[in-house]
Amino acid sequence: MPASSRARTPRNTLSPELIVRTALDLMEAKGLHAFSLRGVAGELGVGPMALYTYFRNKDDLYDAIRDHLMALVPDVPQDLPWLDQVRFVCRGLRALMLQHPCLAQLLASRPLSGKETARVAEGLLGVLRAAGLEPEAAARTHTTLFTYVLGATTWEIQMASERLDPDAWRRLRTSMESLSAHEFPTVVELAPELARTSGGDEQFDYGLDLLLAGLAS
Amino acid sequence: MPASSRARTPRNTLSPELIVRTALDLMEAKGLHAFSLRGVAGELGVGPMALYTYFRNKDDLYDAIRDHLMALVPDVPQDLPWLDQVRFVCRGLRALMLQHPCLAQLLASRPLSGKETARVAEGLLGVLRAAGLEPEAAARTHTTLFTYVLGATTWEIQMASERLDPDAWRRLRTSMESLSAHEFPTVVELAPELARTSGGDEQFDYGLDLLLAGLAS
DNA sequence: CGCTGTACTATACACCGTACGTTATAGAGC
DNA sequence: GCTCTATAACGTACGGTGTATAGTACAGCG
Repeated sequence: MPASSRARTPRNTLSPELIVRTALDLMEAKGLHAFSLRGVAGELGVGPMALYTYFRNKDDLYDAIRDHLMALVPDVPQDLPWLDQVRFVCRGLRALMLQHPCLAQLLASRPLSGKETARVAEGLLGVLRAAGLEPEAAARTHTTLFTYVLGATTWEIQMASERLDPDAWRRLRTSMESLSAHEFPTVVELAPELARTSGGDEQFDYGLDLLLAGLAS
Repeated sequence: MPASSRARTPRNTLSPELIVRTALDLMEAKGLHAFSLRGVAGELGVGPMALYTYFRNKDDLYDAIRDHLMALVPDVPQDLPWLDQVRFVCRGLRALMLQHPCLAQLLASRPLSGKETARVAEGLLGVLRAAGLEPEAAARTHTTLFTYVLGATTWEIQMASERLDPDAWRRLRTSMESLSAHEFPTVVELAPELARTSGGDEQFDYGLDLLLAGLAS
């Protein structure tokens, strides 16, 4: 035992999977804004640079986390009317985003790539094609549905997290109430409705049903 | 003239408006990811802490920039059928987001507040109420439309910026082409359509028309 | 003239991502 | 058992970040 032998962590403690899991835990525990490579490395008992053996940079790790989460989107059940299949996929994606709020931000800030992401796209596109939509219509509809889910759920998460911070929530309420009822009569009148409809299954389904109704017509 | 007198900037060089305009310029020039208070302060020839006289923190400045941009959303013209009025507002908001890409991220990451934001909401809500929608339906529809515009345009900007970076764009193409045509037949088949429909007026209007068709039915 | 409020400065802290060069070790080949 | 080599993890350092805190010079007013 040479005197210079340090308390070095053994060789293969790390792996992409372990890093992704640890990073995800940290991200969900402290929020994406407070997520850092140094934090992940610390959690793993390792220097920050150790992560660069497995990921080229922070964005690369983000992509891996995104794909890791997309794997949790369930497959489309085959024994449903196609509109219900579409509903199933959209609701499933939303549910996952609500369960892992950071997923919304990851989806909105990085391009789609990765196997699991392709799997989800394949499921929805397959449904649309099987329903008889032409290639272009299928692609357009897929993009429309995806972006609706992304926007609606992003917004929902945003409002929910605002509500959790009592200070921010109170500031928001008072700033709304301070709006002149003369200048913005409808906003003031509908303020309670707007607060109530800024999230929840009903609101999501309302918009989704509008899209599906348009699709069916 | 005491020897200690430094080249101090005169007293009232700063103002909230000037800071917001400078910050906005910087944000659009270098991208939101490279935006920093120090950058703004430097541009203004002032120490970083000078900004704290006018804004409580960085998020507060973000809110001010957002409201500054929302002021550019045009008012609703009164002499149109109401569905066209809705179209006008949604397209106007999208156009502004495309012109100022950072607006999308600001809208998605902070709650709505501010006078100009309220003005835009008032316009759309007024149209919906005037069209005969009940309070709850008006609020739900408003949220649906807003979140669709947010999601669709966020995605559009995301894809466009990806296309501008030739390296990232090539990586995305190759990663798509490397997908097994056996495992993901529809994605591979529709890859060109998906790329083509990931942005543009036609794609946006396609989804918007789906919503409006659902609304009219 | 002196006072006070305030617009701006200076310094400092605790972080961040990551480029670069180094070192210790696991496993391969002898 | 030995050495050799590839590489996993390390340490250091750089240039940045937001912002807390304390200090300073000036405008306006009595």
